[in-house]
Amino acid sequence: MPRPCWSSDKTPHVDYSRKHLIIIAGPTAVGKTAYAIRTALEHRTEIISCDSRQMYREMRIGTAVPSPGELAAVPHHFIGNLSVSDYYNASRFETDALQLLDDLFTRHDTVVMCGGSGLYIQALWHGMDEFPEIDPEVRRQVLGILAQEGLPRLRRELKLADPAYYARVDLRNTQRIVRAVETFRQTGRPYSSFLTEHRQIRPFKITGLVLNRPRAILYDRIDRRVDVMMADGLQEEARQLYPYRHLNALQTVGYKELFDYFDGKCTLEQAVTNIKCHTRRYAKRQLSWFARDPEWEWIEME
RNA sequence: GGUGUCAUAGCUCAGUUGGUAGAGCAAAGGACUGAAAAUCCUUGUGUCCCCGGUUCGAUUCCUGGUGACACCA
Repeated sequence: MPRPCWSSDKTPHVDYSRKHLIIIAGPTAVGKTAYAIRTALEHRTEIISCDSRQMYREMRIGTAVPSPGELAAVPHHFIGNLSVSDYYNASRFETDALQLLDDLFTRHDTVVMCGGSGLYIQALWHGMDEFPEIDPEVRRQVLGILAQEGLPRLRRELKLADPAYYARVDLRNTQRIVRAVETFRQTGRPYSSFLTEHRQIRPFKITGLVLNRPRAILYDRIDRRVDVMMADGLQEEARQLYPYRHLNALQTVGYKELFDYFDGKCTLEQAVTNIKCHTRRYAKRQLSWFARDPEWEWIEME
């Protein structure tokens, strides 16, 4: 599996010691887009989005993609570059973003990255370990066992296959158990044996900024933004995506709740309330993620 | 206007045969290596509507009030 390598002969003659990536992160609705555009204009540079949902071109309103004016002011990358039916993940983002940076740094000394997907940012900043591709058939088998025999059965298998990971994984987190078991079945190697805990050192300087606001103000901005999304036609956007609701891309706040409404599980008003509530919880999870790592510089806004 | 039912956590409600209470959701905190706007974990929260009465003790029983709902006029 080829991964970008900074010393490869592909790399153009770029002096990376002068290159600087400014990452603008923070919870949803905090005001990252405007801040990033200001920063990019100052440096006459471009913006790489690191938002796992703004990449899907069919999901514009519900993911609060930058406005046409904002997109025109500064070149943006990784916005609307995928379809909801495309498979994508954090590792691919690492590859794609590094490749793009390679190109952008031939024209700019500073590049801005902006978004709230913590795992994607981590992948770019520190790299992800190499894992094998999982054969879809293997995943199907494991999910079949889960459905028929339940999580305890997978836990037992993991305990035998990978006691080290068993000891530290959250045993109630189905996704993690499934992933570890399918990795073992695919390779015959314990999942934990792929984890090096080695942090990649990028050849360019990275500055990470977390934008934050007082909680009450952030929540108020979230509520207001959801109302704006509804006024802008989020319901119609969601209705068009309803046939694709099983896809990973649609496991997204703002769409899931409207699908419940379409299914008759709640009123429209209730769905909107749920979107606001779930967006707040998402923002809180983002804050937990960034707070974990001391390398971030926090910027408190009003 | 009359009769009945109800009033308990921010919300929806359970419960206490009389010994001052608990679920879900919200909220707060946390975890996170190819699903990450995903997935998962932890933790509170109280004039039990108000004034009296009975009682060693009332959120619980009783009188009255207030409010909501339903039915009858």
